[in-house]
Amino acid sequence: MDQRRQARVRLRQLPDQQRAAWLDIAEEEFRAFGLERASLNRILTRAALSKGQAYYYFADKGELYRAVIERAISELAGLINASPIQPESVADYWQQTATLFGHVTEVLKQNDRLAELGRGIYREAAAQAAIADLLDALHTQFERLIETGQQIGAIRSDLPLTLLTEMAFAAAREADRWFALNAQTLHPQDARAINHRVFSLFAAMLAPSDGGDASAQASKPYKE
Amino acid sequence: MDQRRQARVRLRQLPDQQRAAWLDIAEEEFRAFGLERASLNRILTRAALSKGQAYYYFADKGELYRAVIERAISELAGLINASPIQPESVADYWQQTATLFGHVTEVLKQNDRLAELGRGIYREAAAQAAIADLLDALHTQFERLIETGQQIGAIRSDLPLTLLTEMAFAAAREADRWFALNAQTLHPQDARAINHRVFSLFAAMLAPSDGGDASAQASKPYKE
DNA sequence: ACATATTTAGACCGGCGGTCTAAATATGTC
DNA sequence: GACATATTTAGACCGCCGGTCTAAATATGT
Repeated sequence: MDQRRQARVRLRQLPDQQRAAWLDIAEEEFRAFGLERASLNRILTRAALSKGQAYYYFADKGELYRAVIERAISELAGLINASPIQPESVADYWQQTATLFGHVTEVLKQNDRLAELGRGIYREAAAQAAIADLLDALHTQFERLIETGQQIGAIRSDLPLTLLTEMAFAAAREADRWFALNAQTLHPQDARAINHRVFSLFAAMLAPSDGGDASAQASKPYKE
Repeated sequence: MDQRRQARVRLRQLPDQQRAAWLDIAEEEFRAFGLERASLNRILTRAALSKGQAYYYFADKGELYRAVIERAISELAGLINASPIQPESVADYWQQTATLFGHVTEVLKQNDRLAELGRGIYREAAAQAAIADLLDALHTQFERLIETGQQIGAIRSDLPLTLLTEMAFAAAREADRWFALNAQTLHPQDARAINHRVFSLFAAMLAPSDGGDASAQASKPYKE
């Protein structure tokens, strides 16, 4: 475990240019093949790195992947620069959330590189394991957003926060995947309409249940 | 491609007992490691199969995986023996659907083997590719269920069927994953309550939008 | 008994991620 | 400049991987 920290420190202390050059090449490979199917040897050859050099700066393949994703997340954060939303009403919550997601969607639509890298993460359990800490931070942010919605009454509180978050997140990823797959065959206006309806779907699934529909029942808040 | 068919035929013509013995061992490995991280060599050693033998009956590792999953699906189908639902009203649709899913949930809860095998499929893109045809059939069934709901007016028709299906399916998998992870720490009554509320969430996300909430708008049916 | 077709054994291949040792290079000290 | 020490680099090597291939063994038909 100390090996890991040492290697990370060494990488951080490297001249920016060199580190960037290495990560660029690694990123290209990971983007094309994901974590497991990417060839470390191929990366090293392309980057003109010896094995000894590589393992001096990266504890293993997963750490190299982590470095690539960490950089990508920084870049994305810079493009988005999201501040925590501060809704004053339920309508306001949905308004601000829609704006936030619209922003993210827009940025990723104009940045295939980051979008593809992001999708890759959720295609492999190993990738998620390799960047568990980064993922944790992201999911926490997502949870906080949901939590804020619960506090203001925009979001149902009768299900465990983690469950609600993960279901919504999974559905969001699938929607993203669908758009990535079908974007070309869609007219821009259709795409916009569908996007809007997908958002309404999220609002519907996350809204407090009013006990009015065929299968709902009175819902007490869920407590751990 | 002909190689593939030949090998499949040979496998089918094998004595049931022998084929079952092989698949049992392979299944154990796949269940523990998934497709990519499973070791074919390890399976062959454990099953006392030579390389030549193996590749005489399986075109490749993926085909062996496919054979395992195909058998598991047959077994599951036998345990569930679902007939297409025939709802007479919206309430009836949700009623029958709830019953169907309750049935599936119950079967999988009492059959960790099949449940884990199923989860493994969605953890690896390679696994999904290896059994693409089987998966197609399953997703088609799922789509038909949604489609029936649309026809009777229980399910929104303002989004492409595939998108709606995939989002719902993804959310369902995530819910399953959450339950698998948290089942032990949950009181049975809580589990039942949550299960019920999750179902209400699905009903809410799939129900036709009435244009009444904060972010929805009038929705025209989506046509390809 | 013999020819033919099916089935099995396992050596072998290139490539993988990762380890290890020795050489090269930088750094500090007199 | 010389020398000792610490950092950095090179690349041979390891065990294992999925997959190929050839030759031997075995079954089948006549």
